[in-house]
Amino acid sequence: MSVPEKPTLDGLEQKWGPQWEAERTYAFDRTKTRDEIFAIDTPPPTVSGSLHMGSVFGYAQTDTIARQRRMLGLELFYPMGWDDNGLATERRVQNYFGVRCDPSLQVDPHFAPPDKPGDREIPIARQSFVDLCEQLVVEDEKKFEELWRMLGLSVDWSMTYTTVGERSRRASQRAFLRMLDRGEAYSAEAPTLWDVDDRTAVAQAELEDREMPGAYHALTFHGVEGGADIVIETTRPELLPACVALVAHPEDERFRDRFGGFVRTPLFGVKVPILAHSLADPEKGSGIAMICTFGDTSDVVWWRELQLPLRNVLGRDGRMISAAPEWGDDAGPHASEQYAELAGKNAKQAQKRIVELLTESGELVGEPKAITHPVKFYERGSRPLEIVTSRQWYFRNGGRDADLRATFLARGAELAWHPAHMRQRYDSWVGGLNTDWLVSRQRFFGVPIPVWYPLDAAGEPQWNAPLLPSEAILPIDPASDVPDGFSADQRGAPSGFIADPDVMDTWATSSLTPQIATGWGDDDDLFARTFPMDLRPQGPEIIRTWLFDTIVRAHFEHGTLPWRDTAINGWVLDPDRKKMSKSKGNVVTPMPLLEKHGSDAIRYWAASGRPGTDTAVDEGQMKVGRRLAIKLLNVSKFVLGVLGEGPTGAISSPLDQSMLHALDQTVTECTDAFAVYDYARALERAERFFWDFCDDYVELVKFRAYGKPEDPGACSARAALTLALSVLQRLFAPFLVYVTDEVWSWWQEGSIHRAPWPNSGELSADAAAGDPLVFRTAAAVLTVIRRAKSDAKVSMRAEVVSVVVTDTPVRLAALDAGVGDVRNAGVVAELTTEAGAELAVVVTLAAAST
RNA sequence: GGGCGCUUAGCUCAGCUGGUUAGAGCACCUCCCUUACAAGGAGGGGGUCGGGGGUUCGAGUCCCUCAGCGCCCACCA
Repeated sequence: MSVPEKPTLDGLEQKWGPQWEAERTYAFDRTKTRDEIFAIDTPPPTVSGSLHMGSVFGYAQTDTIARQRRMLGLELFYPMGWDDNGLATERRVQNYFGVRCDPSLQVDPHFAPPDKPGDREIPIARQSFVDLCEQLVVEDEKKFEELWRMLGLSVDWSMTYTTVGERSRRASQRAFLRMLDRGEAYSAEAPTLWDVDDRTAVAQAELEDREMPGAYHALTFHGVEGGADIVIETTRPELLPACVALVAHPEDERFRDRFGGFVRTPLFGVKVPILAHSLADPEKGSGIAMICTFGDTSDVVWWRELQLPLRNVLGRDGRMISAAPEWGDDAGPHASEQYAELAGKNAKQAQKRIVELLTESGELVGEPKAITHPVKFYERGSRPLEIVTSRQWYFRNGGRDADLRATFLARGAELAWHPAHMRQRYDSWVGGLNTDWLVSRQRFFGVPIPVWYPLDAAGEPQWNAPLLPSEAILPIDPASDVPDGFSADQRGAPSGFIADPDVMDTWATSSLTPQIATGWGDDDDLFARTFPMDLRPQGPEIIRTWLFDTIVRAHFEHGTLPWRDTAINGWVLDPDRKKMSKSKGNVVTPMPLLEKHGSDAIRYWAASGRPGTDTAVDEGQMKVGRRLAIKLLNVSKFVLGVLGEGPTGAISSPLDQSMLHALDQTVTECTDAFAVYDYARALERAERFFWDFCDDYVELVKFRAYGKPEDPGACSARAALTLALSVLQRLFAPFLVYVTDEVWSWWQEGSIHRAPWPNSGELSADAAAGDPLVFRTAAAVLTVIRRAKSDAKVSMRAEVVSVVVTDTPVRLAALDAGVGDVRNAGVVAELTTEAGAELAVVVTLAAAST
């Protein structure tokens, strides 16, 4: 036993962090079998700058569950990953170094990044760019790990993986090849959503709508063969040269007799058909729309379903392409001249010019009407997405297959969601899918698509006959590796080969975190012991990406769910309950708060946020956590230090038994709450008991506990206090990880984080004899005595001449069992009782009572 | 347009399957240096549980409805 004279929270992080590392307290024991293991698929944070309070919030909550499961005797498989591949990192590197990747450049061996980013981005070769990415993520990951260690996450740091690391690349490419083999992956030339700044295709899951200003432009289309003119309204007049048809609802009386006929487009005089499709909304605009290739996703649907020609005008850089489109067999004589006015302009400039042209020609009806309307953006993008036609890789996910969609909905139902209502988000996302998962990105820092294409004698790629590597040589980079049967000098040569230039979307790799972490294909023994995993904790915003995608991959590859349970955390709001975002500038960074309040206090705040519930950054709550930790320090010092190693004995006092009865109930409640991932309830229950224990029980038995070794009452009190303290320290261990190990170390061997979770077994013998009323009535009477002293403005130690308690016989009997302690705690000379209907206490103080 | 969640003291929140006078912390007020704890302790004031209906012996808790806030989804010319 070694209790410090003046216990403190200061320095506990620096003391225990290294200690846990040295003792390998959280190391995973891989000799355990699947049923002895609890495996957590920890979210790999995106390594793109800094962690914020939202990350701290979710990871701290998960850690409480991990620690409680570990104390239950389960072996924790709890690795950390870093999601470092992908566009987020590329952007950070671009900004950090002031460079941009130009894959057409050769590597400059003398290249060194500038100290400070300059005004203009320096174009560098692909490999140089990737090198910078790898360099920067290592630094960022170091900082992330420091923060997580400070927060006290009980992960096994020896198992850390990165999504751009070799294991991930191998798993990702292997899974890709297998999906290709089974027909679950395919490539296709199709219209795709395109980010003109990042110059890459993006997936449905990465879209977000933003309300943007726009304007309806009314355009006159000219009737042919005596037909009347038709006015359509469009927000994108610059796409007029890409118009391939008009469309109205089949039952719209206004256009019914025009279906099958034609009109000519303004300015260009291109003859386009008037068609019917149920997607057309008679209420919208003039009730008839122009179909362009492509202005939005409904254009794509119409284009596909009505089998219209492609008349592409937008380039991948977001500018109108230089060559005029194919006009078809019937266009106005000046169509191409008119188009030349627009060529090379971006969408905004082209719109301005075409409005001028339409105004001159008199084909713009009235003034444009300003509106605001939702526009699709890449979630990290700053300009609206365009739709361009390109060859891309897709994974089937049910977006184009109702049966498969139903299968994935069933998988979602098979998963246990915490809280349960979060499943709604999954269902509405999966139910609303309308395209397969586009996984190829025209980017650089990612896992390469492991594919080459043979070139025919004319040097044309054979897209449908890809050359594939064997699994044994993965991971590969097709840009530098050479397919079997070819030599390096055949790259790009007729009858040779070329590499697929694309990388996979980051989700295409991070959707395999359960497989990557558990060693799928690399470590079959580990995989068998850990997969499928138990728990996926994560944020609500990535249900449609990470969670769903992971289910898709595990379903195809293993025919199973990747985990049994998922716990969805809430959002962190700023102190004013507004959503935190970088653009609002209200992001709270964690390190200063950790340093100010201590890690345990931050963890307490996080664990107070109920599962799935949005929670504000609340320093008040952190102070409460700190106070709780200090209290635990002090009460431990009292029980272990002040009372010292006085002998204990049988717990014979009814009050002691009664307290243990209440504690036993608390243990049950905490255990039950943790079983359903409700760490917050567990904390709340433990805390509620703890304050009663400190404020009332300890005060009640203090005098008795000071008693002599041969006094059975004193021995009982000391035994009950130490037993309760042991249980309480362990109940708080998942939350207040530093202070609990500190107070545990004063009197126990080994880390508290490897100690057994309290269970009824260790309390039941003493608790069963306990009558819950004894502690309750004793505390209630003590409270009245304190109030009398407080009202009389005297010290709590002031003597009380007499106390008369009126209550029901049952409660009086309970009080009687603890009356000695009440008299000691209240400094009461005489305490008498009278039978009555309800509790009433008359207190007579010594001096003030006259 | 469809869906989910939230609305309880000035603030941040608990109140699980309906059951004694609705709880906690912060803030506020009063008192107490009591030998575990003054970055403390003891006590106090403060709420028609968003509005309106209904079920029930009994509703913050269940049902209906309305309103506000937040979020998710949607083929948004």
